[in-house]
Amino acid sequence: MASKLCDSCKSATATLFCRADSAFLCVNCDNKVHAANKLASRHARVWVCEVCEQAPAHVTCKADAAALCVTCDRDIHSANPLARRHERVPVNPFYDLLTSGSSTAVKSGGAVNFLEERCFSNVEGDAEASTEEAEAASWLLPNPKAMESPDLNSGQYVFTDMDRYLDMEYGGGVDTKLEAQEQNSSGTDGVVPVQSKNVRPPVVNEHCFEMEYPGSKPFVYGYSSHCLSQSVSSSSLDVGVVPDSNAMTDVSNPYTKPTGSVMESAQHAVPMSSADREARVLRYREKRKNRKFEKTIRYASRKAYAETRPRIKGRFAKRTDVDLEADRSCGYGVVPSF
DNA sequence: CTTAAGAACGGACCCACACCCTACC
DNA sequence: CCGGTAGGGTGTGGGTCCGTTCTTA
Repeated sequence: MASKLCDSCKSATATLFCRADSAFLCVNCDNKVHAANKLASRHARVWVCEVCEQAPAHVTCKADAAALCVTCDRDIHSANPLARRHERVPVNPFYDLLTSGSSTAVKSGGAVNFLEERCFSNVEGDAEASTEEAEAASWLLPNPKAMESPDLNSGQYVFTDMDRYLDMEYGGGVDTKLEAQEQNSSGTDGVVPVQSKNVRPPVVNEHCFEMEYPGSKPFVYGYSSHCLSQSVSSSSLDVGVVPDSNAMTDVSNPYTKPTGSVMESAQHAVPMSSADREARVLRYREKRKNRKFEKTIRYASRKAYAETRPRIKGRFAKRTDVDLEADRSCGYGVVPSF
């Protein structure tokens, strides 16, 4: 299935969704439409789901560096206990026109690049860490502009809209394992919501927005086809694989009543078959795997030393005098650092 | 169809030590 | 302010362990 086309030009791939207009737009049309007047410039927009590219993103996963719609979020993060622990925050709509830089980011990868910019570009910079955390925290707070907007003038905007359309139950098993890689991307992990059998709203801890998906048994970690099929089948049991038109309208714009042809076009979102979704999820996971979980060597010199170091059953072993002599004779010396 | 045993898979852990970074003089 | 030194923390890879899931009888 092709990506969703812009509701305006009908030719370019839609990369964002305007809540006020209930319209999927490409960057160019977004710039045209929302630069038309001051009122239009205050329309809240969100990125299109990176996986299905058919529905507006409602949550951003920091671990995956991806913006996901309701259904994809549920599919992906119900796959296994570790995925369920991914730190996700509600999508923060933006109001500014896309600059050339941001549009470039969109062209070259859409929401992923946008998120990577936000979440991962400064991972190694300690000086930037506090900024990053503050930014992440800001995602949980209503946008000041949103508060001004008559459409979104609700202090509960950030979560109440999600409560309404998430269509999920809260509670259920929580794996106490920590995901080490995610710890790197966030200093906020570790707080696991207390389990409760009662339905409860999403838990918001100090920085983290956590959601649980009960009834999803633990799956094999990784990207096996089995895992995928499980997640897909789970989605098929629920609402449509991709939010249907009604659901999508409800999701994307719970505060305004879209009017006119734009709304019509938004409602014409074509439901995606389970096979399509499976393919997209698979593609997404492969992309994420390549993108994020590659091991990076920070110090090549240490790698060189580790490779030459004597081992006993895989563990580093102390160097004996014989080893030292052998190293010297083989020319091992100080490994230049890079 | 259910159950149990074995196989397969994958993440976590451990080890030594050169290098990096910070504090101190 | 600058350079030297000391000391603690960090990162590196391969084998093993162990928990979970899958397969098969």
